[in-house]
Amino acid sequence: MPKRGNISMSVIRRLPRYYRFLVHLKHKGVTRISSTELSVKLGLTASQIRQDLNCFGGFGQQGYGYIVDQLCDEIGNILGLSNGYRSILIGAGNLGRAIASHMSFEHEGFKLIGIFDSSPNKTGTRINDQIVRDIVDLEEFCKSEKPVMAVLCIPREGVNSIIERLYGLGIRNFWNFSHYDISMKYEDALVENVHLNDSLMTLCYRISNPNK
Amino acid sequence: MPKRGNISMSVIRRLPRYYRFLVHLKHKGVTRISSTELSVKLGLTASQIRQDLNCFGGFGQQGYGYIVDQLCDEIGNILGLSNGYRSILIGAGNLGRAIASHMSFEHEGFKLIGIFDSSPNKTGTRINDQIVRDIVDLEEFCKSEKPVMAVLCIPREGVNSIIERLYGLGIRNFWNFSHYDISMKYEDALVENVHLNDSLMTLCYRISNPNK
DNA sequence: TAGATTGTTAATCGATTAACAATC
DNA sequence: TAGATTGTTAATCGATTAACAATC
Repeated sequence: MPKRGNISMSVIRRLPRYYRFLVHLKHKGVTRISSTELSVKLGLTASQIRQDLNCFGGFGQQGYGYIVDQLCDEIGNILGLSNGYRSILIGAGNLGRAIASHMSFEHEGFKLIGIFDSSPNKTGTRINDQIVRDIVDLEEFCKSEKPVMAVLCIPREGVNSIIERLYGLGIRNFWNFSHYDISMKYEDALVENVHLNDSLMTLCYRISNPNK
Repeated sequence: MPKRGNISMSVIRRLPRYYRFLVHLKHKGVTRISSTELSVKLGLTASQIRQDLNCFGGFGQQGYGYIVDQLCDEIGNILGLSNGYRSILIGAGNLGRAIASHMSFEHEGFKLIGIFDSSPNKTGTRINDQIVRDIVDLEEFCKSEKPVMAVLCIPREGVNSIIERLYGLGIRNFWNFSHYDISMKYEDALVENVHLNDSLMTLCYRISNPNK
């Protein structure tokens, strides 16, 4: 059914927002919604929403709108949220612990199967239902458990060598919280960066330069 | 000196990346760099980099390039990183703790002056050099300490009422980690969202749909 | 001076918005 | 059927890239 041309990043980045809002509507018991209503609630144009959705197929009914439940499922499918990709997390510091708990609870698309750290006062400790493993066991673990995604919550210095090990173990997908741009290193790696510092600096800019 | 037309968000979001990389170069002892060299390292076009920088002024020298040290300072100034905006953080859960430690160490543009939570088993605990305060003391604290930015690390349910209190106390700038879109509520509020779930879902989409 | 690289204008590309025919 | 709202094409807007004159 889906067409999938080459979808632009701008469109892709809006999908989770649509999804979140539709889940919210579903919980509120709303069954039907038009692109115009959606546009008002999300602060977008109705045109853009219809354009976005039609990248993947015609999910609406002319003269009626979209069935919330159905559209929600469709977007969930497009996003691949039921795939439960096996994932590991490297770095059990403050941020790592936060992300780990986050992912274990609302695992949307991913399943956290291992947490690693190099520091002896972290290995062996518990994060929810997981025990933090020693990074020396990474190779053995990956060979048997075959994770496909790695979350990187380690300091900048460590990234380079860890990436090499992970890449060598066949991992090609990364959720990167390190202040380090992996993207360039491997052609076929897929990297989603979360640079908290960049986000904070952007806010700082906007406060400091109240343009408009 | 600076021109500042109305700078587009696309440009603003690239500034921290430039800044990060220039700091890195500075530490490595590099004194001079051309837009072409920069473009190679950052995976952008030289044209875009020059275009971006010239939104703020001509920082380079024709035939020579840019002086790393100077450009770094300029961008730091543009971002307003030395302003040390007084900030508070709401929600001392896993994520809140991570962000709090993060901000205390590398306070780029902001200074964390207070952490709040409503749960009795969190208030009174310590995060680095700060004690977690009871949220009931928010009004008193803000009236005397006058923070200008609030970091929101609380669950979706709590956001609405907290925002109202913070807005009432004169806070207009928010770094929002909640799965909630504040943006719409107050015209003059400045919100920088970090929706980790959205980021993760985007990654999920990209893994599930290996287009190209 | 000759060579290099910027600053800036013009051309291209892509994303958003508007419009409307199709159709439920 | 008439009214509503989609799906889709065309028009507009903005951002990126290319080109080159200015100048160090």
